Amino acid sequence: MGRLPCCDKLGLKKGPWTPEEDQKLLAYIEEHGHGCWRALPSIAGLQRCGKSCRLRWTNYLRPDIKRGKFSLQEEQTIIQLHALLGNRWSAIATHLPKRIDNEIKNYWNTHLKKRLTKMGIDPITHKHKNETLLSSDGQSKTVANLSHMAQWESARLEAEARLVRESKLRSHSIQNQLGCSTFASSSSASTSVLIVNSNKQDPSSTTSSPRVDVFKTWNNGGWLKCNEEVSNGVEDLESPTSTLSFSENAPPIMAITTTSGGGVLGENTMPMIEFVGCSGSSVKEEGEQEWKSYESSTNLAEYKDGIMENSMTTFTCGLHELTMSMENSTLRTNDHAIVEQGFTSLLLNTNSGDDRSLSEGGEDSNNHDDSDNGDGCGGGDFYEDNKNYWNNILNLATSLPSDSPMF
DNA sequence: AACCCTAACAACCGCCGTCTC
DNA sequence: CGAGACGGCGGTTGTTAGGGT
Repeated sequence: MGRLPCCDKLGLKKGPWTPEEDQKLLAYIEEHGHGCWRALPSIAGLQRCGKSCRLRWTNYLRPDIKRGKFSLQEEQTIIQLHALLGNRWSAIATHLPKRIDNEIKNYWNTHLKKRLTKMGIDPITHKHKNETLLSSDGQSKTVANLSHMAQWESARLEAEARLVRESKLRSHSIQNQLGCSTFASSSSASTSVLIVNSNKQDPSSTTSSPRVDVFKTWNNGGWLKCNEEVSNGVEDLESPTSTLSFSENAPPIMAITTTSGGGVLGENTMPMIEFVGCSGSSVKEEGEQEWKSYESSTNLAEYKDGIMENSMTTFTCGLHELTMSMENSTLRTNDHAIVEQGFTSLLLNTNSGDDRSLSEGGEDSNNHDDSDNGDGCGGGDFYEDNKNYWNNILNLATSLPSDSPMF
């Protein structure tokens, strides 16, 4: 492409904004809205380029921006999400209410990055320095698995962002589709082993939404462990990364199957995770008095040697469908669904194990039912490594007081 | 008091995807 | 359909304040 920088135009001011300029910009936007940023400066009487005005507005002047020190919980969220998403600041910012990507980015670069480095944690890989020297099978699997997780989460976030935009335009048609009852089922010829009906009631919630979470299950011990939990009647699979909420009227169903007679992961078995979701379920958008619906989802995952190798997830709502598939470790996705709620929007509301470290740090914690999420399931080293990895990061980040010499 | 260093943060730059004409 | 405009995004730089010498 190579366009000339807009501020190269003669006479346009650069550098810090003065209070007078802020006032002009604010006054103009309050009265007219921003509309076309390019035309705004001249109309508003500012010697700035439109882009500069836009940045000033979006990063600083917008009234819905929360400024000031980041809370411990916000820090933890940033660290955790960065471990999962990398430098995708806008994606991270979607999980921190009223925080903007630029601020998070700056905070990461000036505070968190250095803090992790001082603690011996690589801020890029989020692993202990000496841990990176290890190359045992378990470690490799952990890395591979986290990489898969990141790919999924990454793609899903991108899809979500687009879906939100799209669904805004279609909210009326969505409402008309409430109660749709198409039921997606797997075409797999695998033998169904387990089916769980996840309908746990949440007394604190007005919608009493049960939760089934694919990624938590994954993160918290792998599919096989999920299988065990399910078989033991554990119905509430919560997640620090993604959560699906379903109405109590239409409980989701998760079926876990194996393709070849069952057995233990890594021993020539290919467990299939079939998440058939719920039929005609509805999701309520937090903060909006509007109900959306989606029909069902199907998730097939092939797990090999503890690593998800091939999988497909399909979410449908009305006429729209989102499919994400993992084929030979390559993530593919179409993008036609409407799931305005978004799974990760509930991220911070889950009572995950992450809160454990918070409460240990003496902070206020809303940790209600951190019932180990399957600790008693006796997963192998791989699963324990995976879980301990996250706990280690968060515990390290919070165990030291902010006034510690380490900082 | 002057200088230097560093931390913190605002702002800019350039790339990219999407939209519009 | 293509070119340009627009806006989002992530990386980087510039500015300022505060502390140490």
